[in-house]
This record gives sequence, C-alpha cells and structure tokens, in this order.
Amino acid sequence: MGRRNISQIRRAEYAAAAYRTLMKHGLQGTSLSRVAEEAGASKANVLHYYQSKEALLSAALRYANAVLCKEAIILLREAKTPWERIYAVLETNLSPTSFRTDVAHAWISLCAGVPHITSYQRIQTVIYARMRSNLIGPLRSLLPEQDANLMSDVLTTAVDGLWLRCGLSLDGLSQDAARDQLDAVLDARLPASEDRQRARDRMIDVSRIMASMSNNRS
Amino acid sequence: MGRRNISQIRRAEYAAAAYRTLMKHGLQGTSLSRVAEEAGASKANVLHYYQSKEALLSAALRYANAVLCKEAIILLREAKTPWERIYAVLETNLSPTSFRTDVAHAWISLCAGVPHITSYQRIQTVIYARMRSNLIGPLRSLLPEQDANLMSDVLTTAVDGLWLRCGLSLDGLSQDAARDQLDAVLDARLPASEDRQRARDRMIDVSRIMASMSNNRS
DNA sequence: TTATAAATAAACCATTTGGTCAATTTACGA
DNA sequence: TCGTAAATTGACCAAATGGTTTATTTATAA
Repeated sequence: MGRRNISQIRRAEYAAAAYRTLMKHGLQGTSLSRVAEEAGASKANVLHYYQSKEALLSAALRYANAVLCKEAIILLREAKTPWERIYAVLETNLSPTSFRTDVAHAWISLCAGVPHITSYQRIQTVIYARMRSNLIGPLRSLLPEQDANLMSDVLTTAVDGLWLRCGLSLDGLSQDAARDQLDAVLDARLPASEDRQRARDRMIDVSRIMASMSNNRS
Repeated sequence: MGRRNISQIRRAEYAAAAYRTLMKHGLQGTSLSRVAEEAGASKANVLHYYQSKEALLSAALRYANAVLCKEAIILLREAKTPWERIYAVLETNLSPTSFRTDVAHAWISLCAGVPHITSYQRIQTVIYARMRSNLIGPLRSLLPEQDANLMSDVLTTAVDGLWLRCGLSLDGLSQDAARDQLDAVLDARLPASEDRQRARDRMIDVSRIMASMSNNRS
C-alpha cells in the first residue's frame, strides 16, 4: 500500500507547506529551504517530489485554488435562484476561509509572478474563467446580454480590488465592508428587490453555517 | 555647479532605471546588477547614491508615483465642476501614460512587497490617501456623506482591480473597456445626467490633449 | 598647474539561491 | 529473516545576490 500512496501524500504535504510559506513570506521570501523547513523535511526531498521550484509553487497555487473552488461548489449547490447563484459566487470570495490578509498575500504574490512565469498564467486564466462562467449565467437571466457581460466584468474587477486591498491594509479589510462595496456595485444595473434581499440573506447564512462547520472539523 | 547637482541627477537617473527594470522584470528579477546595467553604470556607483536596494526601489516607486501625481494635478486644474473633478481623477488612472501593462507590472510588484517591506507601505498609504482626498470632495457635493464615502471606496477598489487586470492580461486591458466599467460603477449611486455626460466628455478630451502634448515633447 | 574632493568602477566577500548526487535509512514482499 | 526498491538526506555545486573596500579617474578651486 505504501508505494504510490506516499508519493501523493508527500506532494500534497509539500504543496500545502509551500502555500503556507507563500502566505507568510511572499514570493520573494519563499525559498526551497524555507518550504522544506515549514514541511519539516529536507530540501532534497521536496525537490524529489517536485522537479523544480516553479512546479512546487504552481502546485501550491493550484491547491489554494482548489480550496476556493470546493467552497464555491458547495455554496452553488445550495443556490436555487439566479440571485442566489450570484451571491453564492460573491460570498465564496468573502468567506472567512479565503478573505484574509495572509491568503490575499499569497494571491498577490502569484499575480506578481504571472508576467514572468508561464505556469502561473494558466492558473490565473482558469480562475478568471471559472468566476466568469459562474456569474454570467444568472446575470443573463436578470439582464440583457450586454449588461450581463458588463456586470460580470465589473464584479470580477471589484473582487480583485477588494482582495488587493485586503492584502495591503495592515488590519485587512472587514468582510462587511467588502460586502457593502459589492452590493453597491450590483446596484449599478440591478435594482433592489425582495428577491435579491432574500437571496442575499440566505447565502450569507449558508456561508456562515459552512464556515462554522469547517471550524468544528479542524 | 557640479557638486550637489550631480548627486541629484544620478539619484534621479538610477531611480528611473530601477523603475524601468521593475516594469520589465518584476520585483524578483530586479537586482542591483540589472538596474546598474539598465542605467549604464556600475553596481557600486548605484549603491553609492542609494544606501541599499530597498532605498533604491522605494525611490523608483516614489518616482513613478510622482509622474502619476503630476498628471492628476494638471487634470484637476482643468476641472471646474464636481463631476469634472471626479472624471479627472478617474481619467488620470486610465491615461495612456499610466494604464499600461508594463506600468501595472511595476505596481503589482510593489503591492507584493508591501507586506514585507515597510517603506513600501508608506508609499501605498500616500497613494490611497491622495486618491481618496481627491474623490471625496466632489462626491460629497453630489451625495449624502455616507454614500460619498462608499462610492469613494468602491471607485478606488475598481481602479485597483482594473490595474491588476491590466497587468495580468497578456494583451492588457483596453482603456475604453476600463472606462466603461468605471462608468457602470458610478451608475450605482449617481444617475446619468447631462452635467455628468458633459463633464465626462470634456475630461476625456483634456486627457487626450495632454497625452498628445507629452508625446510631442518626447 | 597642482591639490583636493567627489565620482566611478573593479575586485572582492559572505550568504543564499535552485538544483544534483551519492549515500543511507526505511519498510514492504517473499 | 532477508533482499530490494523506495524514501530520505547530508554534502556539495555553480551562479547570483546585496553589499564593502580599495583603487582610479574626473573635475574643480586655488
């Protein structure tokens, strides 16, 4: 049993360690030795499971993305109406698991590397594509196509900006403040309605419940 | 005349070279040797005018900020009404001098460094404070205080997000697309009006004229 | 023209980087 | 119990990093 198994386990361990290091020390401060230290292993062994530093960091970022993705899927499964789907996507990005200073640091580090490291570009592309495809459906059912496209872009931009700020502010950015901003952005094309308000409340609630569940499990 | 003068000249030269290097190679790829090469000088001499790499890069970013700041001042001087002032601020951030892939790269690099390098934090703080103070005045004269504060935050966030995307997209992000997004954000609290439309058109025009002027000069 | 101080750069240094390799430990199958 | 293949690591390497020191050029003031 210990043949292929241990390989997968180690790869996951080291990817997670790399991600933690990325959060703490940024791209600059994330060296192989530091990741190895974080994982409690030798540098040589880390490099035994990943051919290069770039491969390791790519894995780290895919890992982080997978976490976010899983959360999105769960929330979206609970969403029944278009409005609920929209808020599911937004709440995913504001969830206490993700919307944190250290997590934002890691992502900004990724962004800084994108222009120079091709494998990072692919990851970014995937992330954007997923967010867009999750938003565009429900938006189309509430708006004419052109406005739906515009709102999808504007919301994505806003989420990016919020994460950036979350990473930069010393004290981070409160979840509530971020939520208010996104709601304001929605107002641009979508008037307040009872449907919307109810969907918002429900998805916030679902997100809260999910957060408390994963807290208990850890 | 060549006493204190040359010192100032060299410092400016090297800061500009550092900024150029930052745009091309990111924070990771910006080493003292590379900056020296870009400046056509020796590494030792660069370090003669800046005590450390960190000091050099801080100067580079202050230099970049000064460029943006100068443009903002010129545009704001032309702005007479609240709406014109708002669009002056926004157009500054979309100006062809600034809203470019390589420039965005440099700023993202700065952002990635902020959590770990204290002098970068100060620069970021200054930039945010200036933008906010430029926006909050005209917004207050069009909106109740609470909404003005919110819109100031939302606009800042949107600009951040747009720059991020501009830096990440292979092909960059077109000025027009970015402008559409910002206009949509404005719609959230401020209805379309003749005043607004006129102000928008005028500031776009002023910005265009400015750009063509600085093109001729170079 | 010469003395002097600033500007510049070549050589050097300690440290760290990503990465290799050969040796050793571990653990499972027969 | 033993042999073998995988897991793990310490030692090592060349390259690059930020930074220092020392020597040399340059230019100015007297």
